[in-house]
Amino acid sequence: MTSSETAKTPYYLTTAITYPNGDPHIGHAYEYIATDAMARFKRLDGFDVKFLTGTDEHGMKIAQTAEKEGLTPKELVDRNVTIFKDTHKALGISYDRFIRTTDADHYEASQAIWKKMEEAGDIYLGKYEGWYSVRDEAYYGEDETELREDGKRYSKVTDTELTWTEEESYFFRLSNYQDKLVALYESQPEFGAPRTRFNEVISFVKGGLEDLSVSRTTFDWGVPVPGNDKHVMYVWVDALTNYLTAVGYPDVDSEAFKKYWPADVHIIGKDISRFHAVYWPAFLLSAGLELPKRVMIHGFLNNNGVKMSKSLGNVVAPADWVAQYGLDQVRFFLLREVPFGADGSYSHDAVVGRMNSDLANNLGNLAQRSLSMVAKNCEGVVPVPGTFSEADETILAAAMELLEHSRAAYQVQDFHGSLEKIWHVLGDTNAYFADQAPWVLRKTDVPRMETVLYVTLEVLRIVSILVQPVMPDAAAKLLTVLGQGSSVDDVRRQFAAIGTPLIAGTVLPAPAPIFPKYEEP
RNA sequence: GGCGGCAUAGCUCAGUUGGUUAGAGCGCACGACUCAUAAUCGUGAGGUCCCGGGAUCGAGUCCCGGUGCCGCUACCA
Repeated sequence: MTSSETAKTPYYLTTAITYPNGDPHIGHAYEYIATDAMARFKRLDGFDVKFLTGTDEHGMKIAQTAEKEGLTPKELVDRNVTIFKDTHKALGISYDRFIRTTDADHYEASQAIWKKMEEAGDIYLGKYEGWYSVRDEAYYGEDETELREDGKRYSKVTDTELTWTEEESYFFRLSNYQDKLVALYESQPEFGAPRTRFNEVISFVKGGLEDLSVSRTTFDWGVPVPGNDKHVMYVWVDALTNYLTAVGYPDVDSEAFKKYWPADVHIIGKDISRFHAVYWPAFLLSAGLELPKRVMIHGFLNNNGVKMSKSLGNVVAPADWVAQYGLDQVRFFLLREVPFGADGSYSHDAVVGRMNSDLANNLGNLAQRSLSMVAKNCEGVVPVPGTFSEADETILAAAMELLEHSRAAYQVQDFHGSLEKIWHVLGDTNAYFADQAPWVLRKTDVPRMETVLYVTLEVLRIVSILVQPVMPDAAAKLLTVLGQGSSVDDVRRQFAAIGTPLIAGTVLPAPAPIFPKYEEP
């Protein structure tokens, strides 16, 4: 903190990097949107945020797909990455960097951390052996194979013949890190979340760790191992390192690195919790780097309770949803409907329910009915409130408490909990509005009517500010009709301004409905 | 197989360290109101809290058994 200006507290968060070997689906969108909401929340709360996302472009599958399509791996990923960048754009993802693991600085970072782990004595050259399918170019675990009548072993997965194969491979001494990892988990119970997922990780580690094969020689689409070009790094070694690359590693003295590392939270899916909660901290410990503060594991989305799959044709493309329901509606639905960390389910009816009930009716209509009265009865300016009644004080206090509640909720990525509480207050406000009946006061007690309208607008102002991370566009429109500037950077839209009440006399634009109701075609 | 989790109103779920009539939202029914995007407010419908035992003055909430579903059980994103 300097004397002239308060230094902002850094906040560094990441999504997982996506493997661009197919089209983005709603599950990808879910992670991007959640992380984006987290990033926006922290920015509005005065943090110096760095938000990283990107693509994981190495590995055998990319190489295979490229060959199939007659492209080089680089040509393939160059083509596919645009699809994902378009998705980020369509979803309003406010990332600070979109990293690609084929970026030049990422090769440098990956090789640097490799050398650090090697210097620490944690990398050695050995032999990887197992049942290998030449056709699949992949190894299979014992339980994935079966011995058939012809005396040969086959993959149960792909039905291909397997041969016992030995391959030269570098290994990482993961076995040395079991105790250190368990110590980490015990000293930092918030390191992994939600607890049930974290417990699975812990039990895995406590079950014993074997050394990890961290290089491949069967294909070359990857980051070359320093000093041995026959090997490329195991994709996860380079993939995880992206979190370091983006903050300037290996230049640990750089401003970015000193400011942003260690990361505050990695937001990932439950399929890759082990890589982030076991291998990643082990790599970092080996390289002598600080560990991320938290790995937040979200669940998967099902279509009406049924797993998404191409063959069932129930995979939703994010762009289709945005076109059908609207971006803010999709963002709201995903974060409000599903407790973050649990699996969730989506359906057309569920989205429409949230859209109409929560957004159009409870929030949109509250804004419209109160602002319309102001426009018609208060000459379109924020009215002057009189002395607050107990009912006024109660509802204002409930709204004021939302900031602290949301801060606590976002601290543990409980987006659902934040929104639930906000909508509870909106429910109370609708009840307050009906109970106070300003349309009656208009004829009997105009000053009291003005007070009720003022109080209602105050709640709407606070809610609008708090809902910006989830629904940037709609919240902006609400704040505009509440006379709170026109830009997200306006001081009146920051969380710090929540305690600054509306100024009577502020001219308000003519109100117009902000949340359309979904009408079946 | 081993370890772990979950089974509560039509639907999605809350239910503190066990304690009077088991809660919320949505949906539904009826009523009210008319400022508002036919929105909103109020009321209600009466769920074996999966099944069977057990300890307890008392359990949805603890113990045992059973059934069903799900997750994890190593390097193929």
